[in-house]
Amino acid sequence: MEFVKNHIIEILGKLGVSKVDLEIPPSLDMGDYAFACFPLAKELKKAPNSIAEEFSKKISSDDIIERIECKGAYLNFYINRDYFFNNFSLDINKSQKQKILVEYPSPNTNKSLHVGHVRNMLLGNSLSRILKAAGNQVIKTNLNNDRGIAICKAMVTYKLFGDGKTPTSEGMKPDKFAENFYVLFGEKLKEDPNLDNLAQDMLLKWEQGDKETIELWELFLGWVFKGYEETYKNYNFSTDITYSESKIYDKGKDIVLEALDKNIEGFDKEDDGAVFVDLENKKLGKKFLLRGDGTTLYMTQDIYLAKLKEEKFNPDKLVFIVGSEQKYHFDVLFELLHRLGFGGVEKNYHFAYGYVYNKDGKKFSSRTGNTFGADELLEMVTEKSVQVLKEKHPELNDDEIEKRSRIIGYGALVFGFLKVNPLTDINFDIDSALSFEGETGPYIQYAYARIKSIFRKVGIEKIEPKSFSNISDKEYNIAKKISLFSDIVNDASLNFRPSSIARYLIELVQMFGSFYNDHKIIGEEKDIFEKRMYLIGLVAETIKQGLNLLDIEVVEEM
RNA sequence: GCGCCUGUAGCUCAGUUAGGAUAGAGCAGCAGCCUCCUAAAUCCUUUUUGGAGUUAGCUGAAGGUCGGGGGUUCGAAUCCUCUCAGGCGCGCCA
Repeated sequence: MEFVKNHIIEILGKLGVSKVDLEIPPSLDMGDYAFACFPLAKELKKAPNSIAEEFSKKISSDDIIERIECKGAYLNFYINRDYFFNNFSLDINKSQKQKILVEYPSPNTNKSLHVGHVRNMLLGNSLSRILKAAGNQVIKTNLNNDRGIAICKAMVTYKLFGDGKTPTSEGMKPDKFAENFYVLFGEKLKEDPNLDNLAQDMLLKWEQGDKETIELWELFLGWVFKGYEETYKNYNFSTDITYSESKIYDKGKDIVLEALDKNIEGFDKEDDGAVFVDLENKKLGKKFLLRGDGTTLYMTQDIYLAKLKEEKFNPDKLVFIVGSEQKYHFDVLFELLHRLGFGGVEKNYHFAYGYVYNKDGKKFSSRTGNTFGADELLEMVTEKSVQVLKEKHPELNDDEIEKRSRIIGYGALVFGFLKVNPLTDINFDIDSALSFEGETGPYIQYAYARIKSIFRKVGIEKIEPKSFSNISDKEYNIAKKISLFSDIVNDASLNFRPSSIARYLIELVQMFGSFYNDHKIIGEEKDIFEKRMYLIGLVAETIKQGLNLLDIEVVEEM
């Protein structure tokens, strides 16, 4: 409704108001748009209330603005409802045209994916869809942290206690099998502190390219990735390009040395040759990039990776979906990239999300095996919806039950994670994740199914009513809410906020629920019937599109 | 110690980037309604204006020092400042 806004701004402009901030009033009886006269008081040397009153008398209604009222110091504008409906569109404005790289979930490949990765993947999936919906080109990247001391710990334990077992011989999902040896390391370490040294030795051998060690490593990674493949599929995750730390961890030295050579701000070295950057003027301290022996550090490989991406994709924006505990790392990285000429905070964005704690606010620990696995979690929500469905529809066959429960269970899980602000720490409570009541995925899906049920009943697919006169406030409010969808998607894209889509859907469905409760549709006279069918059709379509942006499907019947 | 994040109803959260009209939802609990579209799931009883009872939906009532103090402003949950509480980070680790 951009045009309506401009129209009002024009009207007020004619009265000599140069800066117009229009607001949307808290309730419909205060109109569709409002203008607060407080700021004019000083300039006009009059009380805000009398300014509003004066203005309301000077403005006359037209085709677009049905009437103007003043309430206190506010001027309230009421849109002509026929005009509104005739200029109504569901289409999402696709004016954002950036090329955006989104990096996630970048796991440490010594264990299976757990509840923290779930939050990461769901945020990434949804964000990618939202960015695309707003018109951007999205390229998904993933960085496997596939080397280092953690995976060596798992390998050491396997070598000592594995007895040549394999996932197949044990009948286990391979990433779980690998993870068990990582967990076992922690247990065995208590008995034998020397294991730490063995792990360090193995890391050294790995770096030296020792054949036996590399073979074991490849075997381990094979198991882990095989397991991930299934989890990724279940969580609808895919990537366009995968990077591996093992291939880049020792790269980036040249970039650092060149920067040192060029005397780029802050770059310096110690007596032993170690290179660091002084970021004290940005309150980021002193960061080392090369050790005295010339070997690289973690930050250095990230700089190298940024260069790789720049050369391959030339992106407008890079988004890193990584837990908020790594904020300092990214603050430093982006400042370094800025100094090195790859673009700083204006180009790079750390999409930080909060920690997932257990119900009592304590940390989950994969080291001790005390956590929810991603696979297990999905199984639980699916099982729950199977139970509910079987109870409600004993007549359905197993295939249909399974098909629906996957969608409904997944919807419950995804919506539960996405409805909250990403930065908020979550105390993960399996019971509320399994809940289907209130602000949940199934609640939204249920509204969709009810609408579809009405369409099935009347046997019509689409209706275009002739007029929109005499619709109720509840109906008009819903239509207005739907007209905001495009703006919501664009905001969610610009602010990287999937949660605002989820919140929007909750509000829309609440409005629909209230409408559904006290408006009859079937059996009403043709005129009203058509208008209402049209309206609920739009609601259903908006729900479908909105859920799709969260990577949740709808079902026609529940 | 320094830096960042969080603090809103008993619980979980929205609203803070861009200050506006009585601070909004959900859950739990209370009183009702309703039953994926126009009629009441299901069970019991059956000479019925009977009883029990389910709830992915709805309505209402109730629930608040927006952590606290101070400031800016016509106006502050929102901005500034001080402060309290909780979390995270601060390695020539990754």
